[in-house]
Amino acid sequence: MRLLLIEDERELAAALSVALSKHGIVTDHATHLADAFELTLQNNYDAILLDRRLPDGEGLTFIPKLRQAGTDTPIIVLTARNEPLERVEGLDIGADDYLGKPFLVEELTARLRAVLRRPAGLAELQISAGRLVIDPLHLNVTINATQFDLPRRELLVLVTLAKRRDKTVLRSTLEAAVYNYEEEIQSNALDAHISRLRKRLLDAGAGVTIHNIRGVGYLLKED
Amino acid sequence: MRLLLIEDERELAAALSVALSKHGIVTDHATHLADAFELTLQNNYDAILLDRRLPDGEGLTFIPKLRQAGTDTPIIVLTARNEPLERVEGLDIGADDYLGKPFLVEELTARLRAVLRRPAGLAELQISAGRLVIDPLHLNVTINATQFDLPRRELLVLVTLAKRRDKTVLRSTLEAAVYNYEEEIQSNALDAHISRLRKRLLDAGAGVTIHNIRGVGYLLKED
DNA sequence: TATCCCGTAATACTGCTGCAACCTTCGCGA
DNA sequence: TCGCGAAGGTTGCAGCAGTATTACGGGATA
Repeated sequence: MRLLLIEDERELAAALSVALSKHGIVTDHATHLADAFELTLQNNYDAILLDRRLPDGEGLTFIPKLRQAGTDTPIIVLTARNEPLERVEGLDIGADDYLGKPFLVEELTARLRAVLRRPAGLAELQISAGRLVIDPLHLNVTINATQFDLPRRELLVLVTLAKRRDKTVLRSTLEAAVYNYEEEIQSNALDAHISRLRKRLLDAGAGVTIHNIRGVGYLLKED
Repeated sequence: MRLLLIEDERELAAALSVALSKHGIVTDHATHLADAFELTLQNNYDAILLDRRLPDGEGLTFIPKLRQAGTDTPIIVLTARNEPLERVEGLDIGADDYLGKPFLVEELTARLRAVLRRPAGLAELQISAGRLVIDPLHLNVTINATQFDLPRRELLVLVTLAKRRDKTVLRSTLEAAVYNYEEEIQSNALDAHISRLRKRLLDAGAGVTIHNIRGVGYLLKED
């Protein structure tokens, strides 16, 4: 899962990013609305976390702008402005949820799950492929009901591929699922992860194969 | 076990929270229905304790609201309004139990166990792993039919892992099971508990091992 | 008072992860 | 069919983030 966090306090943003990463969530960060808008055009975020008081304007104005651009990415407003009328204002303008600061990271992740559950269960509870059964919310993978342990980055690759099994996943999508844009990759780190993941899947007899589509990306198929 | 207590008398709430913690129950506290509703959306409570007379309304109105939101968490009403007709009212509206104030904490925990045993609740009555037999409702652990005593926090870690034995438990899930949102952890307290728990399990010949999945979490396996 | 729990912090350790070097495969054009 | 360049695959290695262990002391409990 990949989020865009629009928040001008860098320390808070950094801390939140670290906390969310422990839930397997990759976070991009923007401090200004203008930057944020650019990022939404370039990336496909699962959700957006939006502060209200920002250096270049009231955060809420971002919502209609984004909606007019045809984006229906869920937006959660995170703000100290948490009076009931302010919440109404935020929700009425099109936010999917509204969370007052300070808040628990647990609460935020749960709200994220709730928000992502809404449209016809965008978040599947269980994905099976070959002999793998994957729980993408718990980041849990089993083979024949026994746990299949993976390092974090390989796990994220596998879950991302599994969510779109039998469909190609762009290389850039994979990179986005595993790294945020502060973690730059100057080498073939992703290829290395896929290589190691393939070996593990083979050794474990997972019954799935990762195929490459040259110049495009990868896809996960049952054998 | 983690509960939500909805109660406007802070002293009573604090006292109850302490009392319950001695039974290994982690309690979050809300004084208003609105706050409580937010919390239920975000956390997965095992049960909810609900007062009737609250600053922002009659507690019972909370029940249909919660049910409509698709939550079937058991609800126990705790109130001074304990006339028979009032009890009927509470149960008819969907409460799972109704307990008049004042009450003994023992009775409350017993009723909690009863509620959690019911079909809807997926609470297992007994978990066995290695030579351990765990009763997650009584927080009771035995090895070869003899009692295996553990400090409270280690016990909570063990039970949480046991409930998902052979599956990974995210580090953040463990933290939520052991600490409520007022108890912040600034160090590696959880790691320390796990380390001490491991040693105890080894010394006792429990026949189970706690494995770490780097960057993800932990899991309990039989040897 | 003695005991035990528990958070903190210092230290040691482990293995994931990015990198880079090198090898293989693919697709295209001659 | 062959050659060539680019994309992808594989693997050793060093660095370091995450984890393990343990001692210490405050605080609760009896």
